[in-house]
Amino acid sequence: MAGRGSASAPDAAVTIRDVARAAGVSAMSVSRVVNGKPGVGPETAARIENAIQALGFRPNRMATSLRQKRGLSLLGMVVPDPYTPMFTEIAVAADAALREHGLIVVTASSGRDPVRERALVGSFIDRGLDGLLLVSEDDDHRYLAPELQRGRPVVFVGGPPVGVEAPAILVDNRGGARTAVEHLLGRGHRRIAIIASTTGFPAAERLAGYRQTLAAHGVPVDPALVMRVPHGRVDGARATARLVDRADPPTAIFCTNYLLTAGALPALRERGSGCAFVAFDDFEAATLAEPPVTVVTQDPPSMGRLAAELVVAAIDGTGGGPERVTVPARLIPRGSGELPPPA
Amino acid sequence: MAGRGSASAPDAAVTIRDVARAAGVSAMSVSRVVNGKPGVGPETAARIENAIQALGFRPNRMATSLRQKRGLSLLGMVVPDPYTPMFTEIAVAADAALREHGLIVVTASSGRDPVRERALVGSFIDRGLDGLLLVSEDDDHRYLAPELQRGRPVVFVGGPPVGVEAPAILVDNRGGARTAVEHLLGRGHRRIAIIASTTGFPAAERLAGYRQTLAAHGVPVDPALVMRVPHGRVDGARATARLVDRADPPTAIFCTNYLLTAGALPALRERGSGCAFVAFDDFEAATLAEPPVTVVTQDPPSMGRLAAELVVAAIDGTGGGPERVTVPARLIPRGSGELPPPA
DNA sequence: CTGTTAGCGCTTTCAT
DNA sequence: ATGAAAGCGCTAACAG
Repeated sequence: MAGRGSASAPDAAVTIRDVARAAGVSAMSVSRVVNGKPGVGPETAARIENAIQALGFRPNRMATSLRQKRGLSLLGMVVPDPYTPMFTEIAVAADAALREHGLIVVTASSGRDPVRERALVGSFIDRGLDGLLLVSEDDDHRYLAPELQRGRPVVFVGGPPVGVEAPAILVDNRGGARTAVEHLLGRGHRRIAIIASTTGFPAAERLAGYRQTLAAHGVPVDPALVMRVPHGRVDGARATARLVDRADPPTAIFCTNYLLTAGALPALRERGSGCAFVAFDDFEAATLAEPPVTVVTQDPPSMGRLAAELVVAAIDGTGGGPERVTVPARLIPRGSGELPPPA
Repeated sequence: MAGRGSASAPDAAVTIRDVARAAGVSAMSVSRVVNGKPGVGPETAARIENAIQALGFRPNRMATSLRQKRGLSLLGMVVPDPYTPMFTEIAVAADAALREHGLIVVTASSGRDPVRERALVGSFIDRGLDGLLLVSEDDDHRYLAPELQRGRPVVFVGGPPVGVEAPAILVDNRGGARTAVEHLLGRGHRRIAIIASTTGFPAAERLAGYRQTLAAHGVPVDPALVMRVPHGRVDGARATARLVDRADPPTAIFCTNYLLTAGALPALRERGSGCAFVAFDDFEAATLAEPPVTVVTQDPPSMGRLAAELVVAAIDGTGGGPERVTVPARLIPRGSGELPPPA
């Protein structure tokens, strides 16, 4: 036993010196053994290994990182919310790719609060994480300029760096929106509503794509069908209700992100609306709904993989400057987007 | 400008000494200002603040933690997979609660691989995280004994510590299973199938609850209706297909976790089966499916909150020993669980 | 109010 | 093959 009183008088952790003493050697020899470096005789090495086992020694990585001026082999990922499946899939793919480089991916959510996002990013940097995967909807990243200049590995994913230069994996938001809208136009829809969030670059781009596409096809945009709302489920539900309950409701809805969609679908269903529906971003439940939901989607796994490559390049210093990759978005017809307008 | 060549010759970070020099004071005065400690004259303090701003000084938290023998104010959460909504909700609640204590929650997935889980836990400890929230389905946690004994704050969530004593937030798995099965029995079902994963304590408990309840009601368990499969979507789909395609299919299915359910529902739908269905664990898409899915669920937000309280207690040393809390599970009828057996 | 010294746990460097 | 000294960036514990 170790504690002396009743409660846990947390005994100090075992250090490299404790091991050294137990093995009758210097700390350096222990260090060499722990790191598999040469310069220790087999006899001594064995004694040291034993001591390590016996004492349950675990090297303090903070001390190592401090001395070596390296990161903790942790890679931080900051996402706007923990619910959107696309973020999760990106994280999973990045995690798989980065594991091979000995990096552990840890995730945290900003809640779409720029203040919190910056605090998180700062915290990760101060705490010695090796790099950052940043899914940001903020519209000003200049606070990162000093860090970026110092070579801090930060890769933007899904949303572009604003006011600074940094590597980024982006999505063809306009193209995706065009695909969605043209799909609906092709089915004969003319009154096509859009539900977009008020914040974030992707939302703005998707809205722009919607407008452009309608214009290109000579279809006037009815302002009443353009819903800009906060980025939440309830907002999606409310917007949908307002659209469907109109005297002249739309015959189709283009919903531009997951959380809004998650609110919109139940609202649609409650009202028994036969409105066509296309969502931006794929999600598992899309196949569960009735009818299954047609989506426009990027390829999150490749995004995660690409992002991983870029951070690793940045960490190794192999990065040939801020690279920017844009991945395409494609449409997956499942039923809801193929509903015809009422005759 | 800072770099001298073309590529990023990452200039060293600004240290407390750089600030001290710039302000013409000692490092200690800077430290005091940074930490809001008294003992620095207003004049000096102002000069120091200026220098901090000018140089963009950010304290190295690893150095601080090393010196103070404290954690990095990071709390690690390890979950079996990043898809199960319950884990996400627990994390969100814990995050909210822990933020007030200045702790940042970071999450990583073990993928239900005990080796990886242990590696993650070890990595988090070695890297100076303050504590751990561990959602584990492993069946042996003795490797944590030394850490626990040293007072390392580890709280188990959803699955119990095996072979060691540690605080835990658990779920009444048997009770939940009983509730589900009795609900189906009450609707006249006698051929009730169960789909459970082969791994993890919760799965075993839910299965046991199923068996007990049927026995208590004098309903024999048909072994053909007990599907034990790996913990994955495809496994849920396959198990469902096998059940439904039988000559004597069950009239109801009790599916014991989210991933299995996510596979089961599409399979059920494809086959146009009118089988009643109750799932353990709630999920957003439950209301989207047709019919909406009846679930038995715990209260993830309270679980997260409780877990947060226990870690904080453990971190502060306020913990009065390994506390164990079991939260109840209740049934939410939505439609799928109220389908009657075919006449 | 301000500064000096020492040292957290580890590793680089330079002896031996 | 092994070890002693020094120091990563920061801060307790003492001076003054």
